Amino acid sequence: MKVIYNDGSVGVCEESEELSVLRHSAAHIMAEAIKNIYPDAKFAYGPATEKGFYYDVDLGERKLGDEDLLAIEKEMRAIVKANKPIKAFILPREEAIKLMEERGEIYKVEHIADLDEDAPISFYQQGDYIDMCRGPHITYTKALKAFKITGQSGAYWKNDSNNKMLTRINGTAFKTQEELDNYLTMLEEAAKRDHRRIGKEMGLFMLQDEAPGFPFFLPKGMALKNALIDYWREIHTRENYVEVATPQIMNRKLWETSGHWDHYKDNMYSTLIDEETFCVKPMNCPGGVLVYRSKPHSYRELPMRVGELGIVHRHELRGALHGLFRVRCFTQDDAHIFMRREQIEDEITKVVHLINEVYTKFGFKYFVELSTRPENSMGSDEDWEAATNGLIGALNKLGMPYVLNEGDGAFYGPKIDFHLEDCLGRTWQCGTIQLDFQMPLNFELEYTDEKGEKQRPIMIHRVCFGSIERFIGIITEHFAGKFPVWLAPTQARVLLVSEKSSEYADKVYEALRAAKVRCELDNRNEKIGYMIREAQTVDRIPYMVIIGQKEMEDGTVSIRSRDTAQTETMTLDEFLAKITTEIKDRV
RNA sequence: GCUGGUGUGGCUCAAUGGCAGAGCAGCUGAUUUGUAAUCAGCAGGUUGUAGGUUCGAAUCCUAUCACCAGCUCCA
Repeated sequence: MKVIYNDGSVGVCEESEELSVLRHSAAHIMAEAIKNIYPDAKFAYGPATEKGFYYDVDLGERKLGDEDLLAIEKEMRAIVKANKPIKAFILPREEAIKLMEERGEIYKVEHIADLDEDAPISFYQQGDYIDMCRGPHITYTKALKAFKITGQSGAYWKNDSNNKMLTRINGTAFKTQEELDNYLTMLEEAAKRDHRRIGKEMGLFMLQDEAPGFPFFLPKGMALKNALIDYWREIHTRENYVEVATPQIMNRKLWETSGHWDHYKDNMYSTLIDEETFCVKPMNCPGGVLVYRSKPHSYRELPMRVGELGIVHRHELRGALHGLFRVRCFTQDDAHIFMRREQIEDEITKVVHLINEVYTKFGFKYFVELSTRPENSMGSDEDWEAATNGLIGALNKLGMPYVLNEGDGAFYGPKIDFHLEDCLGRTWQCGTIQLDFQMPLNFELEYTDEKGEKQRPIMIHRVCFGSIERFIGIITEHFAGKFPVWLAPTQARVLLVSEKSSEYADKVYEALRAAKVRCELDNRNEKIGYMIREAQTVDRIPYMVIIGQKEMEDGTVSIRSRDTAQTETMTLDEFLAKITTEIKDRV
């Protein structure tokens, strides 16, 4: 794609940069359109983003409605159609400031002040519209072929909540109309899969005004949650984890020792008990540490893998709450591993394997990020080196590519984050593996080594699902509510064609119950098509077991599959064997 | 917490200052049904909450709560 650089030269950009150049140019064209309609608009930042582009604009007291956004989009189309050439030029700092001041672009002037003294200040111009910008950009406005304004929101100048709130106008652009259409279709599909909507339809969970951010799990959602937990317990037991449960509420002194009180007290719920402050736990680690510290340990016990499905409470800002994705109470599938320094690599490898197994089970792709020592960190150089090398060593040995976030680790240790990708290509940070030297030090954790000397263990904090509630939200959208049999809240529903075969339907239903299949019986006086429709589209039940005269006479069952809409007739025993095997194997 | 928007029966929505309504779900009855909606009837709402304006408020105003889109935040 042909682009113009800020020195005015024209070249061809890398293919990987085409989309962001296009979107950046779209932001400029949108700015021109806004300026044409609202001449007093002042522009702040207008970058390309992962999903499109936006421009933050100061429109004074003016508020935009949908029709205003449509008008801006229409004006953009006119600018594109006019096929204006895009030019670039560089000005000395003083002249740059003068130009922006003349045009009333106070935010751009402020931006210049933030730039290095000797930084070249470049401008792009199409028609009368001039924007301060590093570029590059497309060379003619007509190169922008497929774009759409997607909405507006508020955003602070420089993302600082102390600053003025500007109007952020969002849009997206693609190289072709087809790609844009696909993207918009994906958004519609995502809206259809919204876990809040599906959760309501399927009766999984609810949120009430009486408890904002604290979800209620309904019987169907609880069945799903328990299926996840059963799976989690099974693989963790296999991997030699033990499980504990630590108290919900513990004395403030504990949180002072752990450092949470200092760092996190605004987000912690607390209460007075016998005139002392107690806090509801926002994390499980201090409890886990007390379990470890409750008795002396030998090196022979290490590594000690201690799991906890810990319910934690965090006071999130109400504006941040969002279905099951952002709640104030959730269950972490936590575990703390206490170990010697030389065991780091081996343990990390095991945890990565485990997390890989879990994500693969759900059909998620994922990528990992490694975050290393930040500036204000604690711990010795040797510890950090051993820990970071342990993480890198494990990732390399696994042949796992990773994104390096230099200096982005926690102050107490480096970490690996897992970002999983759902079937719509959206990514979610779920699993993390964090190494921690701080907590063993704060709580003076020890073990006795083979020479009889006291040593300090290193601790791993790790989660696979992250928050079980959030993970349920993610898989609800990933599967669009059509959970695999082992997870489905209702695995089979017996549908009765007519009362005449009622007894046989009861028998089939009881046989399913006896086989521990989560099942229901629909013996309402309704047409079979009606019952199928409900089982298929509302409750998303994987197997519909249709029972009528024919099945009763032949001693068979007709199984309609949710996913193929095909019907297969078999004996009851055959179906029982099929469904129980699928449940057991979690396919 | 910030900006903007929304709040009407279990659900989805209508009524824009003048009698609160529909569809679905529910209940009752008829129908006994064969693979994505059988028919009829009945019942269900002090319009999120608290104030205010008005002869009259779901509708206008104020406050508050919740939710939605985003921002900020997520140690």
